[in-house]
Amino acid sequence: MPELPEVEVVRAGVEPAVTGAIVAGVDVFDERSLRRHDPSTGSFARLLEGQLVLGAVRRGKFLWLPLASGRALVIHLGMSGQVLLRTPGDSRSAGSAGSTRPTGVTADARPAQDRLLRIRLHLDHPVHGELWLNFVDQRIFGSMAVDTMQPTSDGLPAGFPGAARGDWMNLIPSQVAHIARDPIDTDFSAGAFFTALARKKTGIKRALLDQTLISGIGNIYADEALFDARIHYEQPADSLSRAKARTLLASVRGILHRALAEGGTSFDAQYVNVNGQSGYFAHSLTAYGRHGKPCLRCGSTMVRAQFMNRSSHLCPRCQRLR
DNA sequence: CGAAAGACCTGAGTGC
DNA sequence: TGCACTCAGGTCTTTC
Repeated sequence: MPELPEVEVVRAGVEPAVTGAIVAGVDVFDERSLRRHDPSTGSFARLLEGQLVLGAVRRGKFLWLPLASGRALVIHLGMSGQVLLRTPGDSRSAGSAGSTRPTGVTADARPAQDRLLRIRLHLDHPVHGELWLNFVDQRIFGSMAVDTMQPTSDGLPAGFPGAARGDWMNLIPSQVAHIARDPIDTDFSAGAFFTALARKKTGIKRALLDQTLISGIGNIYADEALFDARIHYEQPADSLSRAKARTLLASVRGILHRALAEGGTSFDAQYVNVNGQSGYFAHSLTAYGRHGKPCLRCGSTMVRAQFMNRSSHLCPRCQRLR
């Protein structure tokens, strides 16, 4: 379940391979992965073919590749999306259409990525040569789309652009414009976030998951941050003192930075393999999935509660509703 | 208008 | 072996 750290690993991984590359071709194997693409603006493939890729930018869980046309390829991984860079013909290259397969090997014996490959971009890079950018997604909550760009509302850089620089930095894809800055964005406004919290009567976890208030946080890191800050997930957002809100934001940032430091090691220059599941479980989690186990702080038995059709993990002693 | 609920999705895992 | 069922949850849409 890719959240901000996992998406940043993807961004950092694809950046050197896509920046300066030309999109030589596009294969759409499953139209459902284009749910966020507005066909009235043109065909997804035609808007990409021949385009020069200028960089790789991320805000929260949204990732986009600015194009020379002034548009951008927007990528969201959803629940199960992966972006995999491959060299054409590589035996590890999942999903090569019509690939030769030893007789007797059934379709079901293919790697899962083969069956779940939804979109492929053929890239031609001046240094790295021909590359495949494979979009693999089991649950199809993720998507790709070519979107128009608009100036950011605050006139500041739209997201984290890595090393590349250009006029596109202060432009944001239209479908991402409503997403708040994430807490590791240098232009993130803590004051605006606290003010927004003070106006919300809803539970603090729901507020943390509201991407229009603060972006990049999903169910896992929300549970981790609330555990770290010793706040009950149903604590009304407007009931938090300013000091408690500061503590929570510090917890969020600490956890995201720690996860980033761990996830960043999996990148291989030649072979970007971003596996959301394994990368995610590699993190040292203190709350998520630990129901039934002792709290690492006080030893009480951690519990799991139903929340918004998903789970919340907490220590009933450390995280009391006040 | 804000808040909550529902829809979208499929593979892995489980119980019978 | 196979079938029905449950679970995972990010974001957009619909409803209250």
